Amino acid sequence: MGRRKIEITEVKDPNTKQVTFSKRRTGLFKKANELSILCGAEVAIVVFSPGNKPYSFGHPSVDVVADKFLQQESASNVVVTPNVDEGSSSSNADNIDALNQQLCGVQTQINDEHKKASELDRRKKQQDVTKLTHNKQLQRSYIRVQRKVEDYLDAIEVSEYMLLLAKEPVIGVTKQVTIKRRRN
Amino acid sequence: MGRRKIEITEVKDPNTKQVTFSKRRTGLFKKANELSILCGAEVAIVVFSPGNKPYSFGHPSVDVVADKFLQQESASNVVVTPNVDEGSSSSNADNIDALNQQLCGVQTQINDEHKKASELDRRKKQQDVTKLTHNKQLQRSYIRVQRKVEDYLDAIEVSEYMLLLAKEPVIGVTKQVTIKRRRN
DNA sequence: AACTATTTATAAGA
DNA sequence: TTCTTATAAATAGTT
Repeated sequence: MGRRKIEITEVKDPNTKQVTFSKRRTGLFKKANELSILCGAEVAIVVFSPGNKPYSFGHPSVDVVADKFLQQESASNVVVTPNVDEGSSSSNADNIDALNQQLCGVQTQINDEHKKASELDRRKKQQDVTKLTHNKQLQRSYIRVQRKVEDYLDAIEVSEYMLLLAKEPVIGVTKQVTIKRRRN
Repeated sequence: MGRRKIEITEVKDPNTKQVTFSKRRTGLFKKANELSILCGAEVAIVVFSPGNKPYSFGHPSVDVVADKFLQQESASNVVVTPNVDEGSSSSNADNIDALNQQLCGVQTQINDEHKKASELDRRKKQQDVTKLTHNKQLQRSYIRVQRKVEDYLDAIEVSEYMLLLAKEPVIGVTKQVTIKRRRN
């Protein structure tokens, strides 16, 4: 799309590379914006420049889309382990193991968020500034934990449901288990 | 870039919207790939289609880039937003209101899950011993999570309390808060 | 930062 | 859906 066709390979000249990055990043974000408007799609982009500076685009926001995606990711991890049948005894044990691993993850999360919250509050006391921002951060952290917990509770429900299935197998029916999504 | 120039506004026809999304998502990811190669840049994109299906592109991977970004974000957010003044009072109140709503939401959630668990428990009691054992394991896990959540909610309350302290310092009262450790 | 010759993306049609 | 193609849009090299 220029005076010459170029090969898609790393640009060696640092100056040219920076110019190319700037132009193409602008173009990429413009395309992303058009996509989100035309199709009502949610889009998040994060880019680090050659100089390692971060740039981001998000509709409705990077955080919202990223959360939604990462959470789907972790949820799909939970949904795995499709084997529920006559070996139900050991399978159930496996499911419980998986749940316990999830539990450890949640606990770690909660501890981390707790530490963050405490530290934030310490800073707040000595600084007496940017209360609003800190509060929003706290809120974000809190919501993130809440989502994790919801997912975990969902996982428990699914597991219990799988236990029921394992006990009373339905003939000729492939049951589709879907994790509830409480956030759109 | 087609037979006709189009306005950048939401496509109404669902079929056309889906086709447009598919084509433009492909184009967007291609651009992202070229950017990452030409400039050695790290790029992550997450998109949710009109049908809410997730698509992602990442170089070297979505997770790596997202982590890097979110870390930077939380690290830098503490410093950003210089505007904190007399208007903070109502804003803080609003935020705390929001937090309280969130809190109520979680409590409702927990109650709901409690009821569901109880009902499941009733059903299971009529049934099998093995299942009951498994269920108890699940319940134990669940209760452990619930306690962690309660601890976390305590921490939030403490944080809010500290916010109040920061806003209106109470003289002569040093509140010592310890988070209960119920397990390992 | 602009400019513009070209390449590339894509809207509509098949 | 996939392919075709006329046209709009992005951009590589230049000023």
